Amino acid sequence: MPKANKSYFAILGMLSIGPMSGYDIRQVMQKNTSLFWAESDGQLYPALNKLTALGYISQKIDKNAIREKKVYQITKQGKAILKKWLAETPETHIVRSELMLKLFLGANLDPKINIEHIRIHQYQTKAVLAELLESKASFEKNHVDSPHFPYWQMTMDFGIRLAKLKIQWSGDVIKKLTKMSCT
Amino acid sequence: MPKANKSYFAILGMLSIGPMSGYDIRQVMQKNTSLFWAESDGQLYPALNKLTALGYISQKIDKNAIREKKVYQITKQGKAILKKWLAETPETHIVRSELMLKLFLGANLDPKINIEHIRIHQYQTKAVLAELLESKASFEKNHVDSPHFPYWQMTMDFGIRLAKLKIQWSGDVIKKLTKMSCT
DNA sequence: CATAGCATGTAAACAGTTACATGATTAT
DNA sequence: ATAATCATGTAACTGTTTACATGCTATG
Repeated sequence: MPKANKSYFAILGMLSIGPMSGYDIRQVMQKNTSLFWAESDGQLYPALNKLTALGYISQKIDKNAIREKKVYQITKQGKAILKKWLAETPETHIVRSELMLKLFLGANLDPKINIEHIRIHQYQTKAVLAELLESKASFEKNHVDSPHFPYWQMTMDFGIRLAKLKIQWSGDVIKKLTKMSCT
Repeated sequence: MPKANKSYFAILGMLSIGPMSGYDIRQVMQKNTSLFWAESDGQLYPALNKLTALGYISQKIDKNAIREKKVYQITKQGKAILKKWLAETPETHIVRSELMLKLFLGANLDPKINIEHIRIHQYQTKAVLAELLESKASFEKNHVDSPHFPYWQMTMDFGIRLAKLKIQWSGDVIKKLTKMSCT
């Protein structure tokens, strides 16, 4: 396991929540962490095999399930290296936003096209916000007693605040660009 | 030029601002777009040669400069494909935040370590905000007449709002975690 | 009976970083 | 003198996505 590859730790982290199949991990990431972390199939399944070979997770075939599936469980050693990684100062990662880049270069284009880009972004963000608010509500009903509760609330809260910021900023940008294209 | 590789368009975009050397592009990205776009050397220089070979930019050796350097200029064809790309709806890119992932998995750790992570993040973001406010001020003094002005202001404004949000959110998280570690 | 979701994986192509390599100039 | 900055590039490694490949089960 290359120590710099965060994918391994992300997967290990998901399994620290509880035993899961590869498919389950995908689901959890999609539902809960997709706004800040996700893995593609091409990373996930080979990584699970690698982590098993290294003894950081163990595999068990679940035959009780409707469909036969491989359920993975984090081992003592796995938990140990995960904790060690979690305690290290998070590295700031590089962000790439095509929307921002295109707006930065907006002078090359008719303002109307820029407005359209922002409008779509605002629309999509509103959908994200609605989803977040919904899952926050359902989460607060069903998982209040989980040790993960306060932490998941914090990450959700960030997502909600960010979505609101984006929606508002988009509105302001649209206003400004509309004025520009009219004069 | 693989049409899916945004690096080429980002570089072309920088050259749409004006003729620049590879080094200049690096500087502009570092100073102005690093919060949403940057390229590493390993991408930049080969890309410049590729774009030249394709006729999207042209190279000229500047001997007047203190140091001899290669200055690139966007061509008519280059401007054309750039505009076409800019007009396409920006794809939403995948974000990876180690900080958020670690907080999401925070239940594995003593709250104090999580607090420390957030504190560092808050501190770093304050520095980013200070820089942004400074460059905003200097920019509003010197470039008001540039056609890029309103667009650059919008991207800067987003950066400033985001930084403020992060600082505030960090404060709230620290409060919450502090309470947790005391009870 | 068709479509969506469950479930696991591989291979090839592509993207991206890091370390290496070089060497001049300017400021301290 | 020495460090920082200017200036350009390559090679090896690593990381990541996408397309391919398979086939079952539940729902409409």
